[in-house]
Amino acid sequence: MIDLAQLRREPEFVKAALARRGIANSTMDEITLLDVEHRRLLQEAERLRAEVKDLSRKVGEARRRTDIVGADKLSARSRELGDLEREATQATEAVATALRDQLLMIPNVPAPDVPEGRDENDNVEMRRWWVGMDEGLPFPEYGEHQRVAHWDIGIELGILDIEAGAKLAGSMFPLYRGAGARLLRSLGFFALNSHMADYEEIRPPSFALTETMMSTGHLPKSADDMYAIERDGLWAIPTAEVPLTSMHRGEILEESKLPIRMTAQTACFRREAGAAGRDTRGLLRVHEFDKVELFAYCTPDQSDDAFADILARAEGLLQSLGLTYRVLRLCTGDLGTSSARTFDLEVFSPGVDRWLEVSSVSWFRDYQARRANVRYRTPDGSTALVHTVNGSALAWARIWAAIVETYRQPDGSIALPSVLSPYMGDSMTIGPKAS
RNA sequence: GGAGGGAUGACAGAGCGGACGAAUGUACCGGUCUUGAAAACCGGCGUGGGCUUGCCCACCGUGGGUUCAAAUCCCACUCCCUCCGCCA
Repeated sequence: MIDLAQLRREPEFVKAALARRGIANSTMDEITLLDVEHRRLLQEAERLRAEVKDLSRKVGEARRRTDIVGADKLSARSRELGDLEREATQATEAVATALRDQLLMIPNVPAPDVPEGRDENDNVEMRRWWVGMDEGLPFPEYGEHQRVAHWDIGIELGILDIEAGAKLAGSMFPLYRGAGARLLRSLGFFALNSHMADYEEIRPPSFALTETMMSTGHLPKSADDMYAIERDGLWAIPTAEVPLTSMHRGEILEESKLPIRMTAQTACFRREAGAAGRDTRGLLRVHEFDKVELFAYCTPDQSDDAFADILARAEGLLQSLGLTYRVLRLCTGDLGTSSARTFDLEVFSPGVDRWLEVSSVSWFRDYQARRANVRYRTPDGSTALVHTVNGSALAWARIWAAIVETYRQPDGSIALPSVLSPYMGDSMTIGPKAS
């Protein structure tokens, strides 16, 4: 949620910044109007309530003096004012609800360095990385044997069974098998182990309450993108960001404990409602995938470092897996609702000949903390909202695809990167020969 | 799923219609004392909101209700604990 106080203080700045994200000035003017009206009604209601309380006190006093007539008189007057107060309070709440509903739909104020743009085509590429780049080698040339899509490799080697997944849960629910399943498990294990020293490992629930979804900004805006379990009032989480951000919801944290850094691998569920038919083959876009998330609650001063650390870790994993990738700075048109700044990492997957998004590192400033009401105690004894930062490291379905395609050998087998050997053991080569 | 007990400030724990935003203890912060520390003593110590910055309002699990007045009475719900049942 944006800062209403800031909107009051510097309306022109906030309006201009949000206009970059397509929020009309008139929408913000409406919010300002509701805010003014709300405070007017609030004052009126509170004035009446103070008077009722005062009269009630006097009724008590009169009773004690056994002044029954006086007490009844005061009671009657208080009852009248009480009715007025009830009306005023109802009116106040109606306006407060309208204001809140509007406010929940307003995205975060973008950071000044977020480039202008309409959609993903306007994202700005910051850099690329590939094996040997530091030694001056050119961008890799991939051989014919690497130009095979992972869904074909999956069938060939019996490690990915898209049809079996579809049979069980419908299309876009992949099923991995044999060495393919083991590879997926190894990737998660590998990543969690590498973060373990600095990030507390969490295994959260896979479902969340509506309130939890509100905190991250996934609701009310993105309800159509998520799976709902209506009977139980639950939503399937689209990312571990959801439970991690709400871990300390409504709490006041010790500043000395910050930054609080956590990591979690979870299944991530996405309906992909608006993406029917787009890039849906194989693992390019699926309804369920495993992902390791990195997350930090921090003070405003710490948030730049927290962001840099998460980005560096995501890149570090890609580098140790030997995968080619690029870093994009998201433009205003592609930025997620809650984010003030996001960098995406895209891995190059030669078989499908595409860049695949495998990580999104975002800085939310206090937007999510305001929704989730997560604060910390400042040195002067007052409270302030924390900042939240998170990023994937990494989303495994697409990494799986990139690995299988990148490391396919001329004989059709796959020679896995050596960092996985602690987890893959004697299965470092996947292929007809090994199986 | 059934039966009973509970939910109050950082924690423990009183209050069970009228001056209660809430006793008391611990913890914490400041001060006195001390060579220093401890102890003792003194003072402070929840969160949010509004505006005329001194006041007002809200919050005692959540939501309703009764009343001139609710932490306190009534109803519903949620969560926790104990016992029984079921279960990976």
